[in-house]
Amino acid sequence: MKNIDLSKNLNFDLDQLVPGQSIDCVIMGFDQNELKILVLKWKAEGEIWALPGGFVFKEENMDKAAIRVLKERTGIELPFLEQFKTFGNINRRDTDILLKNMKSMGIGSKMVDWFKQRFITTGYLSLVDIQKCDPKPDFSSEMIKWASLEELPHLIFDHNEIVKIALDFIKNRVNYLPIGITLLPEKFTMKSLQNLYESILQKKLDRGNFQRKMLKLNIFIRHEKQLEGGAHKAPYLYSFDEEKYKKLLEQGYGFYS
Amino acid sequence: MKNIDLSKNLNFDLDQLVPGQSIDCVIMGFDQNELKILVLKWKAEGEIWALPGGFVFKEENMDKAAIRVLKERTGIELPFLEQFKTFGNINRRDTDILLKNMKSMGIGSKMVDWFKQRFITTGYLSLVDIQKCDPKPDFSSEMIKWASLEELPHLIFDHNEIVKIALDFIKNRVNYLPIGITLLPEKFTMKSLQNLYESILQKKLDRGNFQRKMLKLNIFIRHEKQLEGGAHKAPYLYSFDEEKYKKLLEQGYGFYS
DNA sequence: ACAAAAGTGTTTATAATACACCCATGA
DNA sequence: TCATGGGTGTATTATAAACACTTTTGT
Repeated sequence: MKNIDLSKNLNFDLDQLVPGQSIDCVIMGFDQNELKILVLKWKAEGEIWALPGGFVFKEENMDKAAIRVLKERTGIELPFLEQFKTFGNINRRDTDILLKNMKSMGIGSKMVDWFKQRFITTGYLSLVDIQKCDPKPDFSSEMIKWASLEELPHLIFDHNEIVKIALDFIKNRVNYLPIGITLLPEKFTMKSLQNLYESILQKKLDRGNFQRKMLKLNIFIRHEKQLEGGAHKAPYLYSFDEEKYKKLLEQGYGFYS
Repeated sequence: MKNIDLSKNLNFDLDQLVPGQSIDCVIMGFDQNELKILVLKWKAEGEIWALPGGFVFKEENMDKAAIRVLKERTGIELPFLEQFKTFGNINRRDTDILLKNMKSMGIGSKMVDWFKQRFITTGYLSLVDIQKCDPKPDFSSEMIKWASLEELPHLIFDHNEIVKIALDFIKNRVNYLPIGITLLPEKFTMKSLQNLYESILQKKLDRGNFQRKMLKLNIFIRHEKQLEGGAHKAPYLYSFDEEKYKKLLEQGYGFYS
């Protein structure tokens, strides 16, 4: 694969890309007790918001393309993203919006055909610690932001649908697997982990029971108490023990595991 | 979409197809206490086995394409198939095998380029009652058969990997959701349902506990006893109550449901 | 009558749930 | 000192798991 950085401009050779195939990334973060999604505002006349997405090189594995696309469009480097669904409806893209904004987006006329194609897109997701990420808009984006689910703007094409499916996906996962840790800083309180679970599952959980259930999984390391901040009793800080977590996963975890 | 039946020949206009995108179907059935997969043997010189697969028309939703492809290649008509993963590695197809067999497969030279493309394939699956299916090979297949997991032949490209992922997918599902019923005839015994679960989960389950666990879900209708056959006490026949099943799903089902 | 399979029951251990209690801390 | 959040305990109920008992049926 030739090393063309799509983050700087769109003047690359379209022949190097797989036609009709795109990638869209749903990057979830957790901040101030809210689940948030990373969205881009395009450089365009209208107010166009979208998921960070891109294309696949002909000589590039799709999973690798997802990593690269995210890097180019947001500056965020992740070792992998998880594929969750491929969206293949013919009418999933409204190309009129695109065509109207070609000029303001700096898209040349020879690229019009490329964008007018039907695209099948594959959704990838990742959960990240917002504190560790410093997303930066690429050349084609005016702005990048973490949007909470309530304030999530109207997104282009079927991107709102893609977000919805990603949320269902992760809700399902967190329901069965003790995950979601990557959304938190390295050290976290049980309270914050519970808040995370509650915001993913969209329901309240019992404090005491949550704590016991989590701790019984035996995948956490307890540290000394945190000092600052809280006006009340200082909680323990925990971190995640990946070793033990792997073992837990290997031995299975489910009704009939 | 023009009505071209790909099941009769390959002489269709390639321009009508989405380039580089294919569909592969993993159709699971259950027979003689074994989980089986539907595979095709191509008309070719070498012994080439493959999943029933095909392509997507430019003016066709991908989900619809899966239904059509399955119909054309096996004769099986299903209302929908479930997408489980998209496979996008560059080296997932060994085109040498294809090129060697072009002639014996009746593939014209103008199609060589088509088949030489890189393809990204989306895997779809369905669970069916083998008794209700009468799969028929299409023009391009010498044979079609239900292969048990033990006797599953070596499949072309990454199709064995695709089957493996499909099995993991369904194993996961059956572990959390009381499903799998579509693999059985309309009326079935608890024993046969247990056999199904055991062959999906690849482990033995306790007879009494299984029965109680299933019946407590309250999604079955009990009929009168079956008469013939058994040399011993005749078991009840059950059927699946879709209404109640839907309600169960709506109210959620999981640790933190 | 007997063997084998089906249905049901019993016991024990484990887990979920609801809620109460005490402790630590800063205002 | 007191309100509040945090950690832990407890009683109750529900579920899981192992296995024993009884029933039915064809041979």
